[in-house]
Amino acid sequence: MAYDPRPVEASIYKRWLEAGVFQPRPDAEPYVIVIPPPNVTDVLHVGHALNNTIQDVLIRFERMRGRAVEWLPGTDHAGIATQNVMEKRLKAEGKTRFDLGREAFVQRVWDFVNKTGNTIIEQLKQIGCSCDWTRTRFTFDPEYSRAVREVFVRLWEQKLIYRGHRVIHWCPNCLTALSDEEAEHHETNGNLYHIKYPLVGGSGSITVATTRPETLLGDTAVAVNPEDPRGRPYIGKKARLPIVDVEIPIVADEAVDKEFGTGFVKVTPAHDANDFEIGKRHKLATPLIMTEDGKMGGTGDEGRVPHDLRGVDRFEARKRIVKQLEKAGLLEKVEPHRHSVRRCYRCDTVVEPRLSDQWFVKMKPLAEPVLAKYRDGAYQIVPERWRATYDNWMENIRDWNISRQIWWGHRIPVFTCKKCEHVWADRTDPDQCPRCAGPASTIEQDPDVLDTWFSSWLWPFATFGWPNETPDLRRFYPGHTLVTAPEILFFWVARMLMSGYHFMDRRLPFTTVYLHGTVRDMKHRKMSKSLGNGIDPLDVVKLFGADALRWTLIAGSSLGADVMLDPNDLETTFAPGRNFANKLWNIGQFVLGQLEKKVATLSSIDRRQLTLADRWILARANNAIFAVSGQLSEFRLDEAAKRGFEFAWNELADWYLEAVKPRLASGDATSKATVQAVLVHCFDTALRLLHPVVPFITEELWQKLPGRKSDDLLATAGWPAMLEHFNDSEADVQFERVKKSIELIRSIRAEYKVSPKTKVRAIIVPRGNDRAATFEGERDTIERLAQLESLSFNGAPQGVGAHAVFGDGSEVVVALEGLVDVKQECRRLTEEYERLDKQLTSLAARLTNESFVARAPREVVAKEREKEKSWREQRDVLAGKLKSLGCS
RNA sequence: GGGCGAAUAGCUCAGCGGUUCAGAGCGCCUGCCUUACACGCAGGAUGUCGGGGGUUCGAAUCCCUCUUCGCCCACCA
Repeated sequence: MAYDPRPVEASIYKRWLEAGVFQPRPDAEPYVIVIPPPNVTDVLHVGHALNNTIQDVLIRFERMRGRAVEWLPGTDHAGIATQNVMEKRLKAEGKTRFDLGREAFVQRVWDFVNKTGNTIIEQLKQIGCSCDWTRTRFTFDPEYSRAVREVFVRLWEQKLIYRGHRVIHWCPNCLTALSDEEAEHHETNGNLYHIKYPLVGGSGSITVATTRPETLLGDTAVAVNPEDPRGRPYIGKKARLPIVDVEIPIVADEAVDKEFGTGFVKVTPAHDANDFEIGKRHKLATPLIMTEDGKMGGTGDEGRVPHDLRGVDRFEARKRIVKQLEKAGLLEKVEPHRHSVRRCYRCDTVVEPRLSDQWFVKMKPLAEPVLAKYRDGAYQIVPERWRATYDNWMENIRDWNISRQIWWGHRIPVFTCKKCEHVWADRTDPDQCPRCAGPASTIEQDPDVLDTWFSSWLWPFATFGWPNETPDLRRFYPGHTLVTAPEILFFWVARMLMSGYHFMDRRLPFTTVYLHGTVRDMKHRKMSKSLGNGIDPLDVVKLFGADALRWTLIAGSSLGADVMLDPNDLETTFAPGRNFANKLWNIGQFVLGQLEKKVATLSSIDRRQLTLADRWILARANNAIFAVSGQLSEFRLDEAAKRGFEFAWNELADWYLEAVKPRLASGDATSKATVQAVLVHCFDTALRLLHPVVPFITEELWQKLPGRKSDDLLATAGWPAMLEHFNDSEADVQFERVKKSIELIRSIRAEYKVSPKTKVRAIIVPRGNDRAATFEGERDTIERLAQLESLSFNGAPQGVGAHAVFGDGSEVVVALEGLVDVKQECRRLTEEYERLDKQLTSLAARLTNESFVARAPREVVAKEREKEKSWREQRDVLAGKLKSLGCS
């Protein structure tokens, strides 16, 4: 019967919730992760699934280790993104936000958020996330908003917030300013237009090169490098700006790159950050020749935009202006030019540099101590290779534009008194002007709202009640691990570190930043809605179960590496997880089916009763505990998952279970009790080790193991500890020999196409007495698993046999009268002999090489000598075989 | 322009403090419905570890270089 995850997952999750196991234990050392809050409007995509599964694995591991685990969940109000969603909905109704007005619009968003805001929260539950849902937060909660405002006012008081008049990134679609981080670079094929500007008072012209001809309407100068001989004769002269037909000066400025273009740069101070700087140096006018929505014209254009271009979209205007220039003979040439264009990270619109007034946070003072802490090792970023990127950004950090000209967000708490022009920031809405005592009616609040990240950068402490000194804040700050994608390293992670340090008494919010990869399709494209190459995690849950989804995500991605999944073949993509869950299920069916009402505990078992197989699997269990614990501690979740898999499937199921079946069926009560105790212990261990990755099925099976009280849950059960007295390297070596003997016999059987039902006789000729005892002790196991009629340890086989030689020179002979063809046997053994001989030759060469013996580490040389000895024995035995068979 | 990463079996990827390290899963081939599991069991095949050079007794593994992909940063008019 195949495992059906659906009923199990639903009921198990409910049990966890009812038992309250996701809330932190009362008295224990805390372990805290704050979730990267998804946008309230988000629906779960596979990137969320990866991000949150990683967190859940770490959380469940630490919970089992006994920590007071707090995984704080929540959502982000996501200013621009959410506003865009709402505006799209309005558009479907044929309305704009301006039709509604600010208040009604914001109300509409709230209604929307209240209704659908916890969609993603519910979806996280479906993939098994064990967040502390009792502490779910939203970045627009009233308490949270208080924290945001407090932070703003404090920074204001500390003079770290200021109003800047400069060229910023403006999105003509979202109608707001953006921070540098929000304007993404995109390599684009464009053109470099060479345009002639006629000289005033004389003949001739100079040629400027530009990628944006439409901005010439806003030009107030042409600049040239003072060192450039081509430009020198013209410095101080004037040029006539085409189309606009005004005179503009030709100025000298160091900022001009002599190597680029023609050496002459058109200067558009209101639409280019560089030009603005040049303009400041030369006291140039700053006409704004575009409207906020990216059309030519506007109120600040100083009459420069001709009538036929007013209201024309900037890209259309570019075409028309180029045409006009061409007609006028002023277009010298157009050459293709690859350059980087910035686009809005929310709507992908080409960002327009635009002169405006915005609020900025001075970042250097915030960044410096946090970077110093990083260099001191106070926190780490894994994988370590992000160091250079992070370091470089922090080092060259620029001031942060935090004002947004949208409506959905935290209103900027800056007030202006119209009477006395006093400007101040306030923790509460003022009734009167603090300076002139003017009435509330004369006070105006800044219409803008704050960048969404200005609230999320407070997430690690605002969620716990800051600025109040709450018990939660005392207990859960600072936290420990932050798990996120590198895309928001600057947006969010770096800023959280800064705000934490600055506002929380120089205590950083976490000690480890774990940056995981991106989920991509088979063409290495990022999964996205617009490309239609996404995988809906909930589809996967429905088809194969949450455990299968989690398995593929965790086992399939090593630390920080991207995950490639095939959206066109979910079956193949998620089969490994599904298969594994099914395997666990069936191991469970078998184990549980074997148990009696009372199962002895491992500690009550007489150790002298343990067989080689028992000792071996107990030692492997210890090994697995050691490995998985270490790998999880080092964030090697993939390795941990795979080791758990190996223990459960390859060691416990493939070998131990098979080895032990007859003992379970036998009438020997002691032997049976021993096996049961060992089985239960090992299966229990496997379930615990795998629980963080595949929590549902492990919980379900664990519930059924003997000795469970009704309220016991694997989710809060202890992490397994190694039982040192079961470490047993001797059993390891010996059982490996037994396994090898079985494998050799099976291999021979396959080679000679012996039907699986046919029982054959075999002889093992052990090399040395200890080996003889090993084989003898596991005679039944070997006979059964190799389908033997009988196994003996001396004498030569009757008739013809097939031979194989162990690494240590022990031999196995399978009696195959009538089946063995001497020629075939000769060929098989000769191949084996030659393979060995070749290896031996190169080994021998190494060992006779003086510099190897002299320079290689002593252990290595000793090991090689050992190896040579055993290979030689093996080869000699083979040679003897060949001879006795009469092979040439 | 600067920085980073990736290139290993048909596919997705481990291995990268040097000498049984050439691996896993999926796929493929050959047998098996062996009373836990055909989402399974057993046995197999497949790779000049991207190209070239170097260091070394020895290199997927370290260094240099080239090629191809990808990412990040940058005042590329």
